[in-house]
Amino acid sequence: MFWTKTFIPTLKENPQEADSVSHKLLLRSGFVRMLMAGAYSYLPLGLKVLNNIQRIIREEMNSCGASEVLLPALQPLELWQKTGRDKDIGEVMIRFVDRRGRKICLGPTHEEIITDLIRSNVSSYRQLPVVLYQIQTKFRDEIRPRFGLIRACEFIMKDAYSFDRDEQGLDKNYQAMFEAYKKIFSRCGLRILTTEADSGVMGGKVSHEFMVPAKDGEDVVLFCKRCNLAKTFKEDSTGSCKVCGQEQEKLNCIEVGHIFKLGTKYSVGLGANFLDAHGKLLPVIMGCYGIGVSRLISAVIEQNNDADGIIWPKELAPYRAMILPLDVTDVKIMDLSLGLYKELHDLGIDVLFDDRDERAGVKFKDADLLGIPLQLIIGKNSLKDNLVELKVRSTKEKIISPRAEIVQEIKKRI
RNA sequence: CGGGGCGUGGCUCAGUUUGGCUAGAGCGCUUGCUUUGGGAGCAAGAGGCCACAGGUUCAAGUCCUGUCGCCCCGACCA
Repeated sequence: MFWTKTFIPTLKENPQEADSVSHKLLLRSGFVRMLMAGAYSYLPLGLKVLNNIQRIIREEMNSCGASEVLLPALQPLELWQKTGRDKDIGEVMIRFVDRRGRKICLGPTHEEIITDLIRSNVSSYRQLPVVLYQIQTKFRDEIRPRFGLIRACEFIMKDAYSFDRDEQGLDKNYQAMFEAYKKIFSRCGLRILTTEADSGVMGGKVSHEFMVPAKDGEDVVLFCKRCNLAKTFKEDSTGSCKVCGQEQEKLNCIEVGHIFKLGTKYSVGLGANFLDAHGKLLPVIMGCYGIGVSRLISAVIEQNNDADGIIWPKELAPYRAMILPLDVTDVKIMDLSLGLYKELHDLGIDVLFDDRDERAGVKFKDADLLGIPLQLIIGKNSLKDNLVELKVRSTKEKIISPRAEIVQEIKKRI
């Protein structure tokens, strides 16, 4: 892709509205723009990152046996009244009345909707277990949206739901999800802590949170280095580890995932029952598994940046490499740059080509800001010796090599 | 929702305390010349209902009242 053909409005200064590091960098690098508090537009680069995260999630969900669905954001309030959660959730749920006078809400989450789907389509133990997931936009009228994508009123979540015959089945699915989550976060370049947590308004007994330690995180986790144990901090939390008695570290974290063993709360409330092998009518045993997809973008940046900008992990980067011809009026430079672009393109490597008529300094600054892993720098200095430069964004390492060998150097690092 | 801060060209801000003449700067944008490996220099331009509404006054970006928006601190959460 050519820079001048796409839309990358970078900023030199931090916008006034930005608070956290990730929010500032997302805005400065032209990945997102705010429409209003809690609602963001994804620009071309931001959307590419979002799609990369979704691709990873889909791969890991599919390989742990879940099937993708897409449920409506538009929902009848009556389903929420059946479980009583319309009161628990309260004003966080956006409600309105349609032209027929029907009470509608925008889904803040989907337990009721998916349970209702299972209720009307599953009636035998032979149809269980089933695990479904979706990647979808949720709406929550947050009391205080903040930190850009971290707490938005409209955001993208991956939510999965498991339906089992018995507790053993639930345990198995829960464990499989737990492992899949670890893979997803690791592929996203995140170091995470997992904590046993409160299930809050979701209900159920067991739940785990996936926490990303980050300076601007809203949650606090107590972490024991010796036991490698983390738990969510609460007012009445004690400052020392229950297992070894050691003093615990207090870490600010961003919650990026939360999984719950729901049990039968929703299946009982909505009548999602099945007949077991003995002809006995039983409620389906449920689990639910969430990942804050859009929030992950911010969490990844919080953990992967330096003074110059973002440092994208390979799998998330909007482009794997970038080509910086330092003088677009120089025929030799442009011929070489375009030749490399075509060669990489033909190898299936997604490359951003900075074809702007800008000075070298501007291109360097913007390239570092965007955080694309590899920068291929084509300028007079090295070209006179028939050499090109490859800069690795994360380490600032520079590989200077002959034109004939540079593609090999790139392939090694991609 | 309670407490605090802010709102002035696309972006960052000065000017508001103590009302006064054609509303400023830097960045960005347009044109020209010079430059050209880490956000260039000079020159000439374009771009503003000073958040909105009402009020006080001879006169309001500046004072008063109300509204809206954004940010920060608290309760909520992926």
